[in-house]
Amino acid sequence: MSLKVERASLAEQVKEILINRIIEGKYKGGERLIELAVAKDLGVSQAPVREAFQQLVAMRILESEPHKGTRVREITDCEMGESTMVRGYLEEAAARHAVHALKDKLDDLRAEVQGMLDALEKGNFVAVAKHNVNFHRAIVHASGNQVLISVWESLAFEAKSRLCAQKAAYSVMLNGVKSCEPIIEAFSRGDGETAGRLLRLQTEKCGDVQKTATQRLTPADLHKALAAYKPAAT
Amino acid sequence: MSLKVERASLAEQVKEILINRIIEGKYKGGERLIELAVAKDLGVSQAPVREAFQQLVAMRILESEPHKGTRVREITDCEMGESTMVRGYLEEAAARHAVHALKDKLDDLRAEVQGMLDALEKGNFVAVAKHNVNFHRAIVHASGNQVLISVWESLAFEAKSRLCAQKAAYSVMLNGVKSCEPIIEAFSRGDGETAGRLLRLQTEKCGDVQKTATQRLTPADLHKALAAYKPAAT
DNA sequence: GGAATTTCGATTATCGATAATCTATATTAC
DNA sequence: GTAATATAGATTATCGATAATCGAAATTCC
Repeated sequence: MSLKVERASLAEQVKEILINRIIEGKYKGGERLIELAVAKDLGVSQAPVREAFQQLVAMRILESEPHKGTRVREITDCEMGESTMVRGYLEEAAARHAVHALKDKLDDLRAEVQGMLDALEKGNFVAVAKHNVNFHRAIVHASGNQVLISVWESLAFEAKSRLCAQKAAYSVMLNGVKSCEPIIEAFSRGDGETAGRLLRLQTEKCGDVQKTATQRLTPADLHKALAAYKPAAT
Repeated sequence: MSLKVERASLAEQVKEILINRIIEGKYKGGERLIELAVAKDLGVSQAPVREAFQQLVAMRILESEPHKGTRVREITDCEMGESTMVRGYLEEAAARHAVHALKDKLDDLRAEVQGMLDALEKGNFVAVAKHNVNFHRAIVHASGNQVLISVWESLAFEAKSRLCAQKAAYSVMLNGVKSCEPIIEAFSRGDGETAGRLLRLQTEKCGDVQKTATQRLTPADLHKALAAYKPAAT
């Protein structure tokens, strides 16, 4: 009996593969992607590739003009900032409505923060980004607002944050992790207003740093900072 | 010499047609749409129809499950409320960033408000909805934030508000129009903060009324209210 | 030599047909 | 009679091929 777990359409699979290739840098920003070429490469026909392209265009990961072709979008710092700002407002909205549902999910949030700290210590920035996404996603989903969830997911926070995982300064990451705890604390008090404001401010700060700062901590600095921080965390 | 202005792909044209048919009620909520049937009906092949379907799914106007089919989504009052809430937060964000760009576009906003009043007087609720959309769109686009614009457009406020144009209570409409002027006034003072808050509160009120109120003004009441309101407007 | 035009190769957009999958009905076994 | 299974019809997912369109190189004309 064959297991046959391939429960995703070809288009879906192609989409996943393309996202990974873009994240891994196999397809650089600005590079042209040709439907038939990708199709041949993956051993499928043009149709599912075209379908995957369209979904990635909707996620603003690819861009296309009729009859002119499709290429990998350059996610500029500017756009990353714009996206972050929008995300901030969405999460502020989510927080205000998620208070009740989060009451007995606070430990999940704490677990994600701990996951970030662990990953940060190991220098595994992709993992940090992943836990960070989970932290924010949990809040958004707890809002129960389906439209809000769908819009938030469409920002492709996950993909973009992994794309920029290398770029991100260590300092930003540590500060980002630190700023999660007051948020959890606000939720535990049932104060969605404050939690929301903190979430939005987090994105504003993030945007600023992304724009201005190129000063980065060395791994050694990071380790020192972590050591000083952890006692308070546990 | 043929004019040949058909500068839209078949998929695009199909999409427009489908949206109109849904708005006009030719396709009811919950109704199943079959790719090949629509294709045959419109005299095109399955591919562009499928493409149009996918875009409408992304706009949450259709819903589809793999291998099971695609149907017209029922836009419940609940979802309309959710969507309105998200829109409110987005527009609040937009307002804060649009202040400068709007400085010399205030007359455009005023024109849309006047358009709403005129249309309201004529009882043309679809036109009211259209001007209302334009009012909000102008603010969002003035923000200059491409991500924000794209997300806002994806809410398909236009389509949904036309869908609900019949449903909407006269009172809501009149109140909606009234509440536009303080917003313009705030923009004229350069106070994006207040304009933003007003925009968001507008959506909150709208949501409430949508939920609770079924009491509607009669056309006669509407006319009286308009007469009392207009002097202040001019 | 340079601007306008033509031609050609490459790529997207669309088509018609087939394969894979689902839903509901019919059939069988108990 | 009921539950499990098999069959049939309908619909989606995918394919391979063709038509429409684009961009650049080649050509013509001044």
